[in-house]
Amino acid sequence: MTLRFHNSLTRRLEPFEPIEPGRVRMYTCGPTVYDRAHVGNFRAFLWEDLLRRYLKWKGFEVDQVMNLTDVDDRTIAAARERGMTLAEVTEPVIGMFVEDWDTLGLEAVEHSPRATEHVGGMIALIQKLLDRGLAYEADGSIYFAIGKFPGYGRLANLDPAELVSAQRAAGDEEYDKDDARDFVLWKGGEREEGDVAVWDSPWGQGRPGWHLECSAMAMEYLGDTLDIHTGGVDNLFPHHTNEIAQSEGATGQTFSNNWLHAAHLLVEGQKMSKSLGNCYTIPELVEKGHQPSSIRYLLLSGHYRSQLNFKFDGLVNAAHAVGRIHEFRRRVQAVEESSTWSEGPLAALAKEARVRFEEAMDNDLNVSDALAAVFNLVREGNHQLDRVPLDAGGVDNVLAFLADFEAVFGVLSLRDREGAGPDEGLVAWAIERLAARDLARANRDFGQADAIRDEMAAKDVVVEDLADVTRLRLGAQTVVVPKPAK
RNA sequence: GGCGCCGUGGCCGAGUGGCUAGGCAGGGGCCUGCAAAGCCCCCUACUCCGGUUCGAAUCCGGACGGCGCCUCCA
Repeated sequence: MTLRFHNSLTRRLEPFEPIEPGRVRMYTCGPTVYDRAHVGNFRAFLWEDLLRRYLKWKGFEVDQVMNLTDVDDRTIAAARERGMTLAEVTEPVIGMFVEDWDTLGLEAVEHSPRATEHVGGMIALIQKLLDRGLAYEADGSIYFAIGKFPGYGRLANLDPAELVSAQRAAGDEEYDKDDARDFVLWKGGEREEGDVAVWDSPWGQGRPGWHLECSAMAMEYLGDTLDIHTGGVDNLFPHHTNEIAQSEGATGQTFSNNWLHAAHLLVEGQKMSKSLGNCYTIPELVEKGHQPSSIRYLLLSGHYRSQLNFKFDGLVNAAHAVGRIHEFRRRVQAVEESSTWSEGPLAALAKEARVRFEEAMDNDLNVSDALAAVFNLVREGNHQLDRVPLDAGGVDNVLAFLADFEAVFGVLSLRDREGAGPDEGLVAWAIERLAARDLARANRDFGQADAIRDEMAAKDVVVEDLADVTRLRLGAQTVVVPKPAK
């Protein structure tokens, strides 16, 4: 099967073919850095991370740009309210964004330009549009004349004629546009005292329009035509619609061959909103005791074009699901070192899993089916492992597949990280109690042994008696202790 | 009003004309001193009403219910 994505432009599944073989130019609408990003934002970023990881796994070189919108209405409003400069507002937020990005194990993208550092390119883009007669000046501002751009609204499947009434309903009489539907490229005109965002331009002082920022930065880094442009569904209109108008209007070339959009998140069945207080940030979720690996898994476990209902129960379930795969990998790794080998069916199972995984992901990133492939291998693999000895080739194949899974989903290494940084005191205490329990068990004083185990359980230490070792699980961390000689 | 999406077992969530999704939870069993982990078995669904078809969760029509976008929210 070939790699296929749902292209919002055609509203169909299409085979993916980059312009330059083997190299993908991808643009992602990044965060507006006026406030810390919430889980909903990260649903989109995580899916984009999955997409880039999968493309890389498929052998493509990925060149991804994700902008940081550090100048727009909201960042400016925040700066004004707090009496700060734009940078004083945005810099700390960018810091938090990077922190959360790392917490959830997202890969670094190749370029993450700030809008404020690319105003020159934006002005040049506006000039091109003016030269081509697609933009006009009115009262110090520059507007895009959508009436002169055939096909406006195609991406969002909107009829331009329908847009007028919506505009009037919004009662936007603020600017002196020729046509109410036109959107702003450069916000000029009269400046207020102490304005926080002002640049010089051939049309006087002002600042770039939001839509323009993405067009300019995308083309500056990736050229006139991108392979993939991603974002949330809410961006279909007006943001991406306007990006197309600006970019194609200026270059005469297709702006992006593929447009991929992620659906929004519901939280406990409800739309996220400030008034409901359900716009959770990543640190808030961690604060509530949820592991980053659980958050990452849950947010990735639903198809990107479907609304995902983010529930706290789901987070707990996700922790178990991740743990199941993680434990399986640990088990396979342990087996590799200690068994003698003969032919077994494990290799075939791993190969089957890989084929199904790839077919699923090729199909517009069908993560559910891909995960089913993983879990089937976990179950079948455990079944085989219950009856050692196994074939070494099989183990290698399983580990190779789990490495594939990890390269794409990135959830096992997060789990590893959570298990690091042992609480030495607790570990020492647990080992001491375990020794006491072993002694009680040797004396067949099971009442005492169980009492000690309960005592450990009270501190969230789970005891697992295996064949020749005892495993202590302290949260995400595991300690293996040899059993006393009999 | 315009454009579009969705309704699957206790919960989450794939599938898209006939053939096991998967995870989590629950019940029974194996293993264990007892557990835990793991395995086996069970619980086995497709909003409703028509239609097409040998056969529909899957296609068509309708109803009901939920949701998104329609100028700056991922």
